[in-house]
Amino acid sequence: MLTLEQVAALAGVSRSTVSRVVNGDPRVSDAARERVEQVIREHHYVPNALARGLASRRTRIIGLLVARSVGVVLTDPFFADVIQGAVSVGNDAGYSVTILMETGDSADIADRIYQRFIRSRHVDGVVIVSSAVEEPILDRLIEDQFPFVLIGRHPNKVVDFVDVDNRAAARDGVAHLLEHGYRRIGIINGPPDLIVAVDRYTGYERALQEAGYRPDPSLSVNSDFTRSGGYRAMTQMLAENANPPDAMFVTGDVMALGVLQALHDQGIRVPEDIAVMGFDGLEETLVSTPVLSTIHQPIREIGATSVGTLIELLEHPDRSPIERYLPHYVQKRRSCGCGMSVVTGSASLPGEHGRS
Amino acid sequence: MLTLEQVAALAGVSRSTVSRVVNGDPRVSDAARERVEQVIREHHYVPNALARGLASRRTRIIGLLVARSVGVVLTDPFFADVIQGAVSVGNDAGYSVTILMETGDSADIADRIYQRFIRSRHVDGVVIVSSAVEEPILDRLIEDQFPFVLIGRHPNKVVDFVDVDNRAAARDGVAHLLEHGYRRIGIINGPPDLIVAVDRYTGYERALQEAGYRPDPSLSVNSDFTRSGGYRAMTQMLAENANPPDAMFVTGDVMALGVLQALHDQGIRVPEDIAVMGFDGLEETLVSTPVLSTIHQPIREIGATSVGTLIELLEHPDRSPIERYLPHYVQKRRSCGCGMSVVTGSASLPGEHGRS
DNA sequence: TTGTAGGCGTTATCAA
DNA sequence: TTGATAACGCCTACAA
Repeated sequence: MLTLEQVAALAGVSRSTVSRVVNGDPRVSDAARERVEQVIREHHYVPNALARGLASRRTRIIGLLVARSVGVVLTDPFFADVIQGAVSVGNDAGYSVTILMETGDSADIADRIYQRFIRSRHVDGVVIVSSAVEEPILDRLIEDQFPFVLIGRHPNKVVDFVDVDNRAAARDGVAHLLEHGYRRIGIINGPPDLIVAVDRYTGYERALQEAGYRPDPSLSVNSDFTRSGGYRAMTQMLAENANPPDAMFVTGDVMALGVLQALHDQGIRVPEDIAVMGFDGLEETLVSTPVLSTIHQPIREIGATSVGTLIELLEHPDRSPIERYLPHYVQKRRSCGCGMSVVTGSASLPGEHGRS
Repeated sequence: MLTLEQVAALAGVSRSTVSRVVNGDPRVSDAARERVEQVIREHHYVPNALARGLASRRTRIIGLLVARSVGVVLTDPFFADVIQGAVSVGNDAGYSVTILMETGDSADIADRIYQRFIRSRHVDGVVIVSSAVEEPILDRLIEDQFPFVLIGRHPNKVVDFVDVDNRAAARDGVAHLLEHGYRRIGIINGPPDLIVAVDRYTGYERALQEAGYRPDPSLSVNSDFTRSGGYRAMTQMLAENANPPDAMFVTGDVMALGVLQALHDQGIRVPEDIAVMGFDGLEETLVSTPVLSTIHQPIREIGATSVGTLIELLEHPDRSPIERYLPHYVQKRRSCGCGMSVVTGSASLPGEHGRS
């Protein structure tokens, strides 16, 4: 394994010159550059990332931190999309993106990750996905002045974040259900300690209030954003309610698919008996039965933008926090009661079949 | 951000002593150790990973390399399980495990990963998942003497690997279909350049031959291990075959779920009209309709064992290659024609509902 | 345009 | 048991 020093010797120049060539510094003569590049090519020289990082005080690695168990993260298509957007933008800017993973219970996880990757300076900055209102790691990051960007706004800290306006989005979705004439609209939401869950509930509440209704607590359940969680929540709500809802707002598409399944298993027709509105705009909702109406958010772009924002932050450390809101829209399909099965606007139908 | 040097100053000892404390070297007096630990705790000192790596020539990071697009990897439950096993064992041994991700077309990907992570010494070793027969990266790893472990045997290189005996497993599964009396048994397989696909085909062929039959080429299709791929492959086989199969061997459970869907959409009953045998033993097959019979392989253990093997290799660089085969078994459920819907043996049914 | 020299924060090798 | 003192491989002024 060659070192920069050896390359310099072989090319008959100094270390600095090789370093300049490697880093694209223009202050090198064509002749010298050529000789160095020649040697690099011949010997497959690749600079040692650790030495580089130690000297330059940056690793060009960005961490993606999801304070959930590895299993959940890796299977949920939402995270898959976020990650893809993140990796793509990172790579283009010369950064590697790595998922910060640890095993153990979730309280521990954040702690261990903090030690292992952040304080040890393994990554230059982190993108934090789906944080809770009380996220102890945030305070530490701020205290250590460690660069980070949140996916999802924070209610009471001034930090960089990328998000959709979850309150407005939820309000729009529920308003659409109201336009259809539904009046008993239930909600199946994520864990109540997550900011997105709070925001989406607020939007739901607001839409109802604007129409002169008020939420019925017996039609409100918190779940966990998983398919099985949605299934259980819906089943439970039906079992415990003599007076069932005529429409459901489900704050995540994966959960919504579980809800559709639960309704199907109970012999309840969608949308005739109960309408359903999801949230996310995942591709797999196009092949559900019936096709799921949902509030679309640009997930890949969220991942991409968050990394983009972090890179800006890394390269201009003392600029003030940026808040970016990305657009959402209601995808009116079958499950809300709309007649059409074709999507308006952006969503395309790739060669995807066979989902239930 | 404290350095080791500053800790030494605060504790009134030399850098070496601090280093020893940090690394658990016993050759430190209790008094000194105590003082140092005190300072470390008070100031939240964490050693700099880069400096450490540079000096010790190891990062304690293990890379997980899947030569596929990020999207596929992150959504497929097979990889999710492998990764979980890998992270768990790695963490326990003091290693971090990171997924090596790059965007771009797959030929490029391996190349870029090689530069960015391996030659630059960002990781101590790699686990390679699902490699093709022709995997140029293998030759380079061997040439560079870079430590790696394969998940899946290699037909003509002597390397460390962890695998199940895919030929025997496939043979066992198809033999079971034959026991049911099926005679026209088709196969939907993965990409033909993957070693696992070749091996599973061999097993399929062998079972038929042992029973005195020979494979019908019109009942053999290569697909891509995805659900939609399975759906398309099954649909196509039915369309192009006047004489349909009475059973299908599908070499991946995710594909098999697509196959079930395709059969359902065609109004074909499983197992009455066509039986189906999958491969993998994924949890989601427990909630398919009908419950999928499948050849179970211990996926998490495969991930775990591969990292374990790699760590051994890292710590004993010149031991000779180890080949580990993990056990498989046929999970006889409904879709192969077995009457029972309960699994024999290991598979448990966690609180999982609502899958279709 | 090029080279020199110091430093990045550890580990590792010797002496003491 | 402890402490100097080199590495480790690169970057970055600064000087030439």
